[in-house]
Amino acid sequence: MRIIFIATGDIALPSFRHLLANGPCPLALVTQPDKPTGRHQTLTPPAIKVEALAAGIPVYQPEKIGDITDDLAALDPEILVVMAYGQILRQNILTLASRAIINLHASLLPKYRGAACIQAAIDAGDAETGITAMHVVRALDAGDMIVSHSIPIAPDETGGSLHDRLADLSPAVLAEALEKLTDGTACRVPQDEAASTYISKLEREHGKLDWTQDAIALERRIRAYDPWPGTYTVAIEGGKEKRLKIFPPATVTDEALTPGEIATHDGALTIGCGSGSLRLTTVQPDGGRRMSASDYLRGRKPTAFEL
RNA sequence: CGCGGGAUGGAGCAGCCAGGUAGCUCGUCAGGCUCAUAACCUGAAGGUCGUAGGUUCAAAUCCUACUCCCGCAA
Repeated sequence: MRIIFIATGDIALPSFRHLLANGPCPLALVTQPDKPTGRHQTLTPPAIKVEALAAGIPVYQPEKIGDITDDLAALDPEILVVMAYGQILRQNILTLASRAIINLHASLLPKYRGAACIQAAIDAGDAETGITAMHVVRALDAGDMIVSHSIPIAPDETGGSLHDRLADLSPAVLAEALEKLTDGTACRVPQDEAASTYISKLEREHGKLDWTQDAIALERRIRAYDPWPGTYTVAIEGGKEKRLKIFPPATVTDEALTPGEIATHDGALTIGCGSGSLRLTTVQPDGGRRMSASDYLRGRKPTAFEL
């Protein structure tokens, strides 16, 4: 089986390693160019590129994947496997492989097409999510499905923990999809367009908490958005506005507070929401490191959180 | 050299602008009160104020360089 692996995000690492260890060994890896990252804008390669090079797999990092269509075609691939690549694939790529181009997506399609599918499942309070393998078509994440595996979402699940669990689940889905494509037993299950939802890419700004929402929804969001994009509020300290990052876990309480109002008794930091209240455990003030809510209250005197 | 915030007993902070005895809220230890307590009272220990220079009679504070931490942006 001649496979080209197309991926950038770390969620694809276990699947890539699975192919390296158990075959079929990928002919090449296509991944995004090294990007400046971190506080000092250091040029950093995707982790999967490092592993590919260590394994002796050729790596392509085109600015636009269309630029290397001829190179990929020369490899005569039967199947393209795409996962968390980060570029839209044009028609000339979709028709490149002789047998199929498949995508591993971190949701139970047709729910949560798009980039922030992992966070969306927690944010919505779903009981389960999973990995879906499907054919790639022009419309984003809309192709016919081949196979999917699901896992339950834990009550204390965070975006980070779910990301890692889904990454570990992926190789089995990939293996099953490849097997079915190989022996011709792969079915094509069209997605129910009416039931489909689309989740756009998350930016840091989306993490600002709206205290007029229900405490239950906010608690889920704090978990869903950890570690990316993270959640924050603007604390009023001595008349000044200070950005305050908020980390899970947070506990829903029935303390009577108006939205944005803070209670700080007994070393606990409780914030009023649209319905119910949230007791915060871990925060990070502007310029400081992550600390417990009680430590935060020892030195700072927030009077309210901005709505 | 992308922009900005920060480093002060074990924790979180104030003091710096207008140099002149090291302060607050906790924690720790000892004692007291209490049927009892994470509650309350009294007392104690614990800091060469990130590092190295400079200015000054005198530097946590002003100047210079460096190290480390963090936020934004990517």
